[in-house]
Amino acid sequence: MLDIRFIRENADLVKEGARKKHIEVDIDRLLTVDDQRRKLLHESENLKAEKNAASQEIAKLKGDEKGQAIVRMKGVTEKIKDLEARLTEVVDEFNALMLRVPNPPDEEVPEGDDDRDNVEIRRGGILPEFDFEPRDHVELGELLDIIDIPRGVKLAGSRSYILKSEGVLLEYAVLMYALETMVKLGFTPMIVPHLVKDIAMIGTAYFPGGEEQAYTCERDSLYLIGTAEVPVTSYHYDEILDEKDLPLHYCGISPCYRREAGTYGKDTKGLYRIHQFQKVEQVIVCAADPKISAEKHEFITNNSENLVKALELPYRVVLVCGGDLGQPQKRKYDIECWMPSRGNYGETHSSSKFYDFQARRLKLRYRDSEGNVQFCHTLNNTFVATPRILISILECNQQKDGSVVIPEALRKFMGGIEVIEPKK
RNA sequence: GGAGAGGUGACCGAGUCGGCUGAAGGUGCUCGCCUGCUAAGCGAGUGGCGGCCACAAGCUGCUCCAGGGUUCGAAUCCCUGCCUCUCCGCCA
Repeated sequence: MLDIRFIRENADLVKEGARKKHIEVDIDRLLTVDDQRRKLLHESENLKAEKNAASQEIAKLKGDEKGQAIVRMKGVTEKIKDLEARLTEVVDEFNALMLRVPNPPDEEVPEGDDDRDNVEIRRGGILPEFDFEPRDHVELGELLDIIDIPRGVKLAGSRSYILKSEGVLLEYAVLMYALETMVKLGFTPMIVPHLVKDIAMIGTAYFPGGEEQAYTCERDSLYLIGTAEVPVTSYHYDEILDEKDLPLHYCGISPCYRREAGTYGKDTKGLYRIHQFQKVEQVIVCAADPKISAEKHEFITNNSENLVKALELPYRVVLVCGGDLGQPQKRKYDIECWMPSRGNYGETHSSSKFYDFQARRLKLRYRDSEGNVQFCHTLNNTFVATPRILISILECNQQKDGSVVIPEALRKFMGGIEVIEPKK
């Protein structure tokens, strides 16, 4: 969410930002509603002030005088009720519009419609070369008996899967390696609720707009998280932190659930786009300083880049274009790892900078050195998401017989296993 | 799930036969004084959100879990919901 004052004073900039993001929002309507809102607010507040003053007086009056005053105030109370009803309507519309206004992206964010217009910034690692016909991860998974998609689908429908044997060990090795590294980097690991209230979904800006993407437990009005970003960023919901405690470095580990509505026919094969996965997520809460935000953004991006390097995966970093940017981000980098079966890099990480966009919704503030209350800045980035990253690991490290060599860094988390051998 | 108790400011904690309580008192915190050091002591200050406005001063509204209601007027009365605690039952 943006500051309404900022919107009032920079309407053109906000409109331009929405245009660049290809998000439709009626800023003029918002400004009109804002005017009405303030006008009604003013009127009703004046009446309330009158009412409050009169109430004080009445307490001191006696007899007839008192009776008359009470009758007089009845009328005022009615008027206030009337105004309040109108105000509520206007405020509802105002709030709904406010939640839709996108965060204007950084100037350097390239123009573009979708992920094809993202701009590559740098590459790392060496693409694997095979002197045999490489298998995709689905074939490898079957051969090694570590991935069972048909039975996953049988039990839970499309985009479901089962990991078994070394597949499970590999997934947990990835997670454990990630967790250990996060702690070394000074992040506080957190296990958070996977079911959250709407305040967390709205606060992190998944709602409104992303309702279709989330699984709902309607009976309890709870939502399954699509990422630990949601509960971790919401951790200090409605709190005022002390500037000296910032920046905060948290990392959440959690399963992630996504309905993948509207993606029918897209990435249907294998473990790329699935309903449930696990993730270690970096979250930073820092002071409201664009410079610090920018530094932290590079920091969390580098962290993930280093992880990918440690896993010996070829990757590239792209700067996400306007059209591929979500409502809340100022700027986003994706890290994409090489996936031989796709003949391309596939997104494995998403590194976002928000400024105070989420913090405003989350009432996440801090007291600065001068004693002023300010909204924090927030950032987050995938540290590792699995099993998607397993696609790269399996496919890039396969050998002619279908066996897969485990990256050095993961072995100690898999009981020393160096190679996963075919079972049949 | 059954039976009770309760939700007040950063924290603890008064305040319910409605008005003078945005809220006593204490702690914490800030500033000043005092002080071989520390501790203690003395004085003053100390919520959040919003409107008018320059995000100043000032004026003003809201805020005692949330949402409704009664009333000229509610932290105080009524209803609903949420949460916490205790006992019992069940159970990973």
